[in-house]
Amino acid sequence: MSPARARTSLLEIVTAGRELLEVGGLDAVTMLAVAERVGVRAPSLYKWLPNRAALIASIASAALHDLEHQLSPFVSDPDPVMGLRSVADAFRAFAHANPRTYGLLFMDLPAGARPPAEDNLLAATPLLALTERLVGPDRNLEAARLMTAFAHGFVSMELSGAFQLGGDVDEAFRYGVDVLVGALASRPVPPI
Amino acid sequence: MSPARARTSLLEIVTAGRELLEVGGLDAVTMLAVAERVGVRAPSLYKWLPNRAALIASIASAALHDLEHQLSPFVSDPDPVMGLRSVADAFRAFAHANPRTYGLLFMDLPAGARPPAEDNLLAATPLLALTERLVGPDRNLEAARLMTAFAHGFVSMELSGAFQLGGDVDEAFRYGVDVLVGALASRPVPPI
DNA sequence: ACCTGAACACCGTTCAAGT
DNA sequence: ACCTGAACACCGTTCAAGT
Repeated sequence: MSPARARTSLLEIVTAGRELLEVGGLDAVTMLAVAERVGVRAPSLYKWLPNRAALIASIASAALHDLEHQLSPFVSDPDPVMGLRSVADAFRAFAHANPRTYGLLFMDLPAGARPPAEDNLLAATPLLALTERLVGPDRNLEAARLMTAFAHGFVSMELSGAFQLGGDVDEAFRYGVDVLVGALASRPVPPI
Repeated sequence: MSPARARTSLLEIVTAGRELLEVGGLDAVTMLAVAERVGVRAPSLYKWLPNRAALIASIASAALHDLEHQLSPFVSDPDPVMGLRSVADAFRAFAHANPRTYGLLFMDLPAGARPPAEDNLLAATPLLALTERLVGPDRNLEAARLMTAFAHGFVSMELSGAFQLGGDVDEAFRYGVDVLVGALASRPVPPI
């Protein structure tokens, strides 16, 4: 008689997926493992999500919202150069704290597993606000892309172990950010 | 009586895997699909490779050798700045020609699917030879890492569609490379 | 020495039946 | 309205038996 009451939720499912991802990598994000973690049988997950690809996409989407939350406080820094340094550091800190989730954000995912494009834009908003103050509205997008390219390239090499030999990685990152910020502030930036 | 003669080879298997990867992504690199492509049944592949992870690692390894081959001609450029530009362009061209294979090289792969570390070093050799001529032997490694970080970050964003809005992407890449090369040639580079 | 069919475990997904 | 067990297709991998 009485219809079944929800024993889980989309939020709980996505959170379980993120935890499994960080602990065991993408292969560990199994419908069975997620179901077990939220106290339900695997087929019940399909009440909340159409398939596993949508679960992956939801994990990525949640991570992009988190990232935006980590970066947005620095938008209001009175000095845009300091703000950009802080955003770059916070971006890198996010990747260090959630390495596998970070990897997911820049992975070549199958179409169904990609988060909505708006979420990528959302996460880029804090950076765009600061580059606009540095280079003006016309070359804003290009400047933000160069910064993101460098930060992502640096962090992804760092996470994949390319900097194993040690040394002051923090200092090297700061150096690269400063070189780019300095160039953007002083030279005309070409259109992308 | 007569023992069975080899009907395939490791090279043929790895080549089939690369083709399947480029056409259908990593999910399409199935032991069944590879076997079918080389004219053998799936269990026979285990005569040549211990498991699917080793196949992925072999694909990545082969790609790193190819990449080294694309980059090495520019080592002998009389002007190291021109040589670095050419290496950067060839790196990007390789990624454009083999986007999914390129993605594999910087993917966070499970331990068994990672290519041997020597192969990563091999692919970096041409760049290292040129940065040495630009900044000297002491800051060589650091300079090469900053260049690689930028190039990889730029290319991976480009491939993932982050530059969809169009414009002169070639020019933006050249601009970023020039900024870094210029900074490396004129400033002291901090240790990584 | 390499190849094969048969078999097993594991996972994503569907669906009819329960409350 | 959501949950479940049973079932199916697909894939990685093992192994005994073939030549």
